[in-house]
Amino acid sequence: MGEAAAIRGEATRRRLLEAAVPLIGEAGWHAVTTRMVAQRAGVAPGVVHYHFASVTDLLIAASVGFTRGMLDRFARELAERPGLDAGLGRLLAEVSRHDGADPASLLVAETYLAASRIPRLRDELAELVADFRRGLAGWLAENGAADPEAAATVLGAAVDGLILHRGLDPRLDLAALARPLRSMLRKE
Amino acid sequence: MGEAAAIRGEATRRRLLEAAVPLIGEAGWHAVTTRMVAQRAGVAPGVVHYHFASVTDLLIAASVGFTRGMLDRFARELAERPGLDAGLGRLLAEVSRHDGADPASLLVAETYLAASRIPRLRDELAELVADFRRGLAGWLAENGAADPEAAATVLGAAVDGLILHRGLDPRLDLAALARPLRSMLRKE
DNA sequence: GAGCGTCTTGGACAGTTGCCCAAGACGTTA
DNA sequence: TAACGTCTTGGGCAACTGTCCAAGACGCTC
Repeated sequence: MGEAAAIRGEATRRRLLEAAVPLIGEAGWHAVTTRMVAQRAGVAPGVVHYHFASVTDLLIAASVGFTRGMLDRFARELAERPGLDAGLGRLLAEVSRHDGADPASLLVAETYLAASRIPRLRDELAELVADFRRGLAGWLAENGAADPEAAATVLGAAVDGLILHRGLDPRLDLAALARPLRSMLRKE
Repeated sequence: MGEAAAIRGEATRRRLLEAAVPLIGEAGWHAVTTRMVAQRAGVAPGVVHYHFASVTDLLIAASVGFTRGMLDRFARELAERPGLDAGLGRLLAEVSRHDGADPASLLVAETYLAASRIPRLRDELAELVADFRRGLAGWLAENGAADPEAAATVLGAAVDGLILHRGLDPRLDLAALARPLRSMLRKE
């Protein structure tokens, strides 16, 4: 019953999602158009509405999928780090990987904003972020940090904020931030 | 030579700017249209292009003006606070005033993103944020905080990040954050 | 009153958008 | 071979966009 076609269709769907991810960052959520995505994916314009009910649906699937992958990967790497200092270093390295103008940074920020206007997206994203914060708090607690819950909240927020600020001033000295952050985590 | 008309025109210009501010937050930077702004300002659609060269020009003027006012006001209030604890309290109070879904939060986030794509806006915004960070670092230094420069960077980023995160989870416990933040600022 | 400068009006224009759909392509099944 | 399921094509449509502009309104000067 056309099994090969189904497989090919699934590949097309995936290509649309992969094409949408950088476009969200480059052009902005509202500026991504069906024709834009289709062209970058190398397919006819009509394909988008065959695989997705609407452009918004495509953007939600693309942004949530990408964000989930990023957070999962990062949480996994953190779990492998034994000490607070090594973990903080990993955290800052992650921030320095994004200059606030790269597609990943922009996609995350665009997704936050879109979430404020699309309830379904907000719910999915909130769950993702809450999971990540829980994981971070658990890691902090295991490594003997003070106030792991609150510290995880500040850390998570600081990472997102730093990525935003780095877009305005790429010369921000991230290495210097390890000391105050470390200071926040130590017990009295 | 039509002085009354000039005054009235200036008032119209201001009304356009005031109408644009909440619209940027509500609809998103790219989704703000000339007709939308004109309608909310209570003027004919054509007026926008009489007072501004383009929609983008209007949005830049509106967002930069609003952001400058907000940062100035906050910096002034902070300067009046004598101690670290009182200042931190004021900082968290400012965050709690924004739930991440209010027009002000959204406008700031939208402006950050638009700045990544509009060089002129990025330059203006970068200057605003750098000024604010300098002021914050100065206040921290005066109040005997450790590592004032780096701490100001983390604090500024954390504020923006927290506002973003509060949009996803309004129940975030901000009061609990005072302790780790205070801990970050204390000298060894 | 006439003339002038400034601002305002409402519609025109070409371009772009999301979404839809008839027609066709292609492997699979009978 | 013929029929079928799935995916793909390319163009059509109404709605909306930024921008422009001729015409008019209003207060002011002479």
